[in-house]
Amino acid sequence: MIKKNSKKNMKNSEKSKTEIDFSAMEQKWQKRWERDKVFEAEEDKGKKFYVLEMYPYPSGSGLHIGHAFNYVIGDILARFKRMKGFNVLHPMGYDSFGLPAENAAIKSKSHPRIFTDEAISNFIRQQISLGLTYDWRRKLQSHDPEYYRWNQFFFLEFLKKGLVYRKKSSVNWCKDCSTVLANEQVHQGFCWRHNSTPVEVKQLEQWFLKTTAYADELLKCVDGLNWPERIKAMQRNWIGKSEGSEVIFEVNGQNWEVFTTRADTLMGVTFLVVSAQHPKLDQLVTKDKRKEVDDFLKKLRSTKQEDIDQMEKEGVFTGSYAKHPLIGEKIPIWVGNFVVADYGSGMVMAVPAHDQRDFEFAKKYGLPIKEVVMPVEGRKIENRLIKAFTEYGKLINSSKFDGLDSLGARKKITDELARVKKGRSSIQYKLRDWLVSRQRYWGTPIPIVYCDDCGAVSVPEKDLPVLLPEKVKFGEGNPLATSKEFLETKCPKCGNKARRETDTMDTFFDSSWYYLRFTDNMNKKEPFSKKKAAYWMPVDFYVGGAEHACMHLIYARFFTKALRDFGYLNFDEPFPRLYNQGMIHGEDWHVMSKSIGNVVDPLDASSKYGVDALRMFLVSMASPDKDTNWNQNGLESVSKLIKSMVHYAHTVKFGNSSKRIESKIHSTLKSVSEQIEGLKYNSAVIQIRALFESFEPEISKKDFQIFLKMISPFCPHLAEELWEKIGGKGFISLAEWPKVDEGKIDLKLEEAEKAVEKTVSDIINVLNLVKEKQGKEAEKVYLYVIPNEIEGYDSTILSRRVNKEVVVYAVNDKQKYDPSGKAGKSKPGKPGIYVE
RNA sequence: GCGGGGAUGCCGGAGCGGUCAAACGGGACAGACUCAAGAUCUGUUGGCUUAGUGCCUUCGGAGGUUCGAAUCCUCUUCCCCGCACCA
Repeated sequence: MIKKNSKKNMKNSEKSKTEIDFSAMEQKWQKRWERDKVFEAEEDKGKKFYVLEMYPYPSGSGLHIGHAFNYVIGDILARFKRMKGFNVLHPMGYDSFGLPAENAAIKSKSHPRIFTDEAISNFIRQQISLGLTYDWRRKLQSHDPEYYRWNQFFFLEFLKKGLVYRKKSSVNWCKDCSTVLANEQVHQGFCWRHNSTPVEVKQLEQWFLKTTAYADELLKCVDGLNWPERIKAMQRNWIGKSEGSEVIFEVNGQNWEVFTTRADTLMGVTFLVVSAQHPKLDQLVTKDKRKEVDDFLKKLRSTKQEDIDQMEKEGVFTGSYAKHPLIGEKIPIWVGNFVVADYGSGMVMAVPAHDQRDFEFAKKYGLPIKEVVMPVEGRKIENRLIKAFTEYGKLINSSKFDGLDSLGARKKITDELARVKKGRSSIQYKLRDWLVSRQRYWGTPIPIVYCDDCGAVSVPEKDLPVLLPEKVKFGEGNPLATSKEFLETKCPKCGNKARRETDTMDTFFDSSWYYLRFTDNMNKKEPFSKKKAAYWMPVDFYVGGAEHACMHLIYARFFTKALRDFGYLNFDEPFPRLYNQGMIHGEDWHVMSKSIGNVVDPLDASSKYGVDALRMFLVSMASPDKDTNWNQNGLESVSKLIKSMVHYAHTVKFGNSSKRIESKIHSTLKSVSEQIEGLKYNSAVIQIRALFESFEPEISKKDFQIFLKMISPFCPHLAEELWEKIGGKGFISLAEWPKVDEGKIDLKLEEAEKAVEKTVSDIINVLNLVKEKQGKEAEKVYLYVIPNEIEGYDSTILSRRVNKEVVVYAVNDKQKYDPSGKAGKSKPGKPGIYVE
């Protein structure tokens, strides 16, 4: 704060002639790039490279620093690859359907479309000002009928192929969103948008996408992805494969299945527990237990979700018994609060000796505990179990399976079950089918018509898109249901009166294939041409935040696999390489938030210091995948660097580069190229800085051009401006990335320079010592250099560096001044020093 | 509980078997310039020591592998992030 003010007061001092108007310069180049269609990409022009940043939800508040960071990371690589000769596709679009726009519109009594269009144009303006190299012709927005018609098309396509179905089931409902949610949108029992709104369970008939059909492939392919480990882990976890067995227990002549991963403990089952939410629970409850069970269920219902999570395992006996599939024993069935209804079959076999939950339950209700797995050798067995033994071991008390180890027993027992038709091996996934219906307005209408005679009928393809009606009433349940002209229609099959589906699609449907539409966004006949998609896809580099690990990234992978199987695509994974940018926190290390007041507005920052400074600074703080905190001084420092580059460009004398500079240019070029490729932008910036600082007043134009090319991905406007100033041809953005000339890299020279650096610090060290020892400062420095190294030691440069007059002698110089014989100390790479 | 990622000097952060007391930036301190401030430039910023040297202690902690470890292995503590009564 203080700094800012004092700065203002100090302004006005002098405007050096090399100072440039950054804002004017930026606009000049942004306009030219647009005018000359510099970043427009066409198919089949050599080797392609597809860079994509996750398309944003166009919020009313505009770009924040995280957006800017996200785009700059992608843009630097896009620019680099383009200069490297790749045919780069770098598009941008808007995930423009969704609740926030609808809610904002309701609040401001506007219309979501108006609200959204405004937000998008605001976004575009801001993105252009960041110097991002998008091919704007390819812009897409999900709320555009030309886009969402293909959502509808795919929905019907999936329906035809059996990947879409409609089912009544328990679904998650968020009262603040007034809509249902997909499993992926429920985070720890709460709505992903409202983290203090617990989701409610409702029984509703809804549309589902059969993501589980691809569960196994989605899981398998995770291994081969070049993605951050944690995202891969999250996906594996989310898909949650477990291998085990299905066991059939007979209850009153009916088969009830349970899933277990520990079939080896089957002989230790002492009771079964059915979920309190199990749809067929009633069938198990006997008359005399009815009241007890009802009381239990009532109590559960009145308990809040948060409390249920903390709650102790509880349950009541249902009154029914099951028959053990192998030994026919009578096993009591309990209803319990800890059994998840929609995993497995909603019922579990309880082996208290070998499962901690079952153990606690058995202890609490005095149910028998039967040990069937003996701990492995070397483990002491307590006479009484104090907790379940959940590891593997040798079987006991298991009749003919005694003596087998757990793994072997699992197989043997499952085989035995299969033989007597009481079970089989089975695989369970945690992944659920994707619930795509939403009871909201601002989304893609689901292209279905309900007819009393024909049932749910698909809207014929020729009638697509089913347009979202403009006029609806908000706040009275599902808005689409309030539009008569939308609602009332004719059955495509029989022509009788029919009613349209009033639910819209989850907006994750939109984002599941937008990357494909970018390859061919103008196509009116099909969602995209197979040929174009085959050329551009997959996305070579995908950048975004980690928050989509288990939503967008799963859905998009599912879409790709399904579309591949329908013949649209010829690859398995849409994003072979994913990069997560880190979070930028406020200067105080808190997450940026308006209430704390530590928000940095990217445009504010760039208007003060220039966009190029912002771009360069954003990627120089740390490796871009690390969380960091903003540092205003750091930004200023980059801006100073840029200013001194401008100054240099205006004062440099073009002639010949010294061998030293040539060597440095090429060794820097070599590492910078590698670093950009490897996303080590921070290291690249350091190298560039060091190179610049070593520049001499004279340099060859060619070398300076190489330098400009190196900075152009980071500081594109400045690079263009200086490129033009020194007479570079065309746009530097399209210039060829320079080739490293290994022959110019002179390691000996670089070593010699290091030796000089060392000598400088030696001199300084000696000067300090002398000052300390003798109490007075020496005035002159004498250097005795080995004759063949003498050209490396320039007395002017040295004098400037040590701030003293430096006299350089060759050791064999007869005329040299050397009162204490320091010349004798000279060694190769290490001149003798005398000061006085 | 399960899974993933971390812990480096005042701060941020590179490094991931030797060239490491550890790049680079910020901050702080000192000096030059200046009437002065800012800007700029130069230096210092683990400890002791020394005419440019040498040594010691450092990269969360404890062990280990190695001629040699911030870097590899084992254990451990702490932090962050996901999932979580998943049978």
